[in-house]
Amino acid sequence: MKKKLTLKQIARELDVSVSTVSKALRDSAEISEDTRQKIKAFAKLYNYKPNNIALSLKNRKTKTIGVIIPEIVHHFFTTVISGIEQVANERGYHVIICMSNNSFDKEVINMELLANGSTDGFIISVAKETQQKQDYHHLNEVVNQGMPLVMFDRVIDEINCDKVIIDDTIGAKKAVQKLIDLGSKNIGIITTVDYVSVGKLRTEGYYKALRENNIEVNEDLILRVEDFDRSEEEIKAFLSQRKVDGLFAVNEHFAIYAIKAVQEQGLKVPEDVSVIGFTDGELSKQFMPSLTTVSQHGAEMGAQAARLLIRKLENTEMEEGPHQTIIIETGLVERNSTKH
Amino acid sequence: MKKKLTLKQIARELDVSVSTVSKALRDSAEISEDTRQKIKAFAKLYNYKPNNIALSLKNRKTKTIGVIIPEIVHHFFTTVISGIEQVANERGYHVIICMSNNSFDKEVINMELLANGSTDGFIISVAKETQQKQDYHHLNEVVNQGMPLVMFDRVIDEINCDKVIIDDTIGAKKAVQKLIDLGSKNIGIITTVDYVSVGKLRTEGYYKALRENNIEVNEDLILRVEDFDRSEEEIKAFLSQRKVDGLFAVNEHFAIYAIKAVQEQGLKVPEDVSVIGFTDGELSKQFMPSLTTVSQHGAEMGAQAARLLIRKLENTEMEEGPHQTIIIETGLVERNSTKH
DNA sequence: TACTGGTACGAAAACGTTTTCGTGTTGAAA
DNA sequence: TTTCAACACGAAAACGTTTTCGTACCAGTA
Repeated sequence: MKKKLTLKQIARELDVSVSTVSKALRDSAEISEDTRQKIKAFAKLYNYKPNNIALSLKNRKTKTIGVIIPEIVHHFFTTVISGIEQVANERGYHVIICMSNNSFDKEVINMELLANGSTDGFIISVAKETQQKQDYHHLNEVVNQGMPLVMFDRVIDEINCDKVIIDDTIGAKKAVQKLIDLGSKNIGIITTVDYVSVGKLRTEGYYKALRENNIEVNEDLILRVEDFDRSEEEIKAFLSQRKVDGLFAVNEHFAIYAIKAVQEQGLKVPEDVSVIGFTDGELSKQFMPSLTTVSQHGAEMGAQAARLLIRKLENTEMEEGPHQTIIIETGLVERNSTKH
Repeated sequence: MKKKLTLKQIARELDVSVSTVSKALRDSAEISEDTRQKIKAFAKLYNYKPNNIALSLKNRKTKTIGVIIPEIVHHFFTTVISGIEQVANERGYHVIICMSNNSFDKEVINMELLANGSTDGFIISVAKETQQKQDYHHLNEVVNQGMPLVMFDRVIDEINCDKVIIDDTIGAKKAVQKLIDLGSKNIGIITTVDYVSVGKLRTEGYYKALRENNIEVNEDLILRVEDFDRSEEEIKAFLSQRKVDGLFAVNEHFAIYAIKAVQEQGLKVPEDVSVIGFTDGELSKQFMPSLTTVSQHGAEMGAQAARLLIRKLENTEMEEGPHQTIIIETGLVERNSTKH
């Protein structure tokens, strides 16, 4: 159980000074070829690796980026993380992930923890509770400290920082337009309560598509799910009293529950009712019928977010530049829950 | 954009020494009530927070634990992470997650990176490639440095460390026994090639259950999937030429593909063929028919792993103690892919 | 008065690096 | 012989903490 080797130990062992060792290992011209070789050989033999913590302290940068997400057990977020990891690692950064579990308090605690030296910057998708409370002091604080911050997916307009979002509204509009093109006349939507920003935006897309096709909006065909844990029941109850031939759901689960409810009524998907979901997860692919969805390209979102952050991190000068918002296009993946 | 406040700045501002500030903030009795109040008030006003990096360097511990997993886009691993996060956060640790993407090289790089001061210990499930190559030098190195290491799920017997596993063999045996009890006579298994430790163990459970019931093993009913990316085709081809009335699959996806293949042949699940999977993910719950599975209790695995690691971290004395292996019991979740 | 002891604070070392700025030794030019 | 670079290395500061030790001051005691 030998502890890690330090410069000091090498110096003592080889009877030179710490500075000499450091310089030799960094190939400084100041050190003679001879000693340089000797030191490097020794370091290699005993597998010397510089201590990251000491480096971080010295350089005042950690080469790590902090990612804060509401929940990890969610396919979309894991794909985003994959994207972040990939570009971060390519550029020599590593990634710390913390979950807020959709709790405002945990989000604040995690951010404060990581902000005190552990990370150079943040990539975050805020907790539902934060959107609801509209308390953004922790985010502002980080920004004021001059720490780069990139928000993705669930972003907050009031915060001045880089953002990566998808065109929720357009994506939703495309989906609803698809339903219209397929001949659906009575199109329902299953969405969330309005304070969830993406839910709201997707609902807007629904409105827009209808309006653009001169279809009158029937508020009775809109379900705003209150309680995620009871969503299956809410959806079943809702559909049992409506007659629809097209359904747009703002996430994968709502879509699945909707299909099940429809099937229980003896109707067929997609023959009687076409269904389109949002977020392209494993479930959409494997479910039968497989689900037509608006795909979010999570990995690309993550990659873009990481790129934005790293650019800010490495542009120390001009870091006060204007903030960008990158919009990732959505795609429509057609599968078997819609007619062909 | 004010940079973070340091002890030194407070000291200068209040015209005392750095040591005084530090002591005052830590409520040392050495400092007079007066100055203590003054300093604390100032620190609070300007929201002073100690720099974690400096603390880590000083204390030679980082209060973070490194988690290395093969892939994150996998429901089982995300539940494990949830479990780890939860107990880690409770005890004041945070968690760094790195993915190996099932690549040996990336696993090595990530571990070396994190081992150089970034983390106090590791929780790891090794990459497939590592199991295949049987090259464990990076793991041994970490252990030799005296860094606590906990392995979970995909563990390596040769490494001497704490481990958290599930009773793969028993779990599989239970599942196959269930199929037998349900009256299946020709029970097939869809498993992985043998170097994946969990696949091998689950296959053993299959053998055991058959033997204990005096059923002759028919090697022709065993499919060892070679290529994950082509598993759907392999499974379809395999099943098209076998006649089975019971199927055990070592993971969720294999089970789903099996069901699809069976249904394509015009057979019904569970009436004609009963199917049981392994790993209880979203897919198992939502698929139709919903899937009877052996559940792995990922969150509990994670929690136990974190507990083991933290115990080692905090027991500096006696840290050479014997290593434990905790076995998490599996459960059998009965759903609609088996008869009732 | 001279000593003791307590109080309240500061100096400095330490953690492991990197980097700036000396400085002693050499060989060659003047 | 003296002077001056060039060379090869070391000392020390710095990053932000905590902690040990030292010490100035004062009051109380002998």
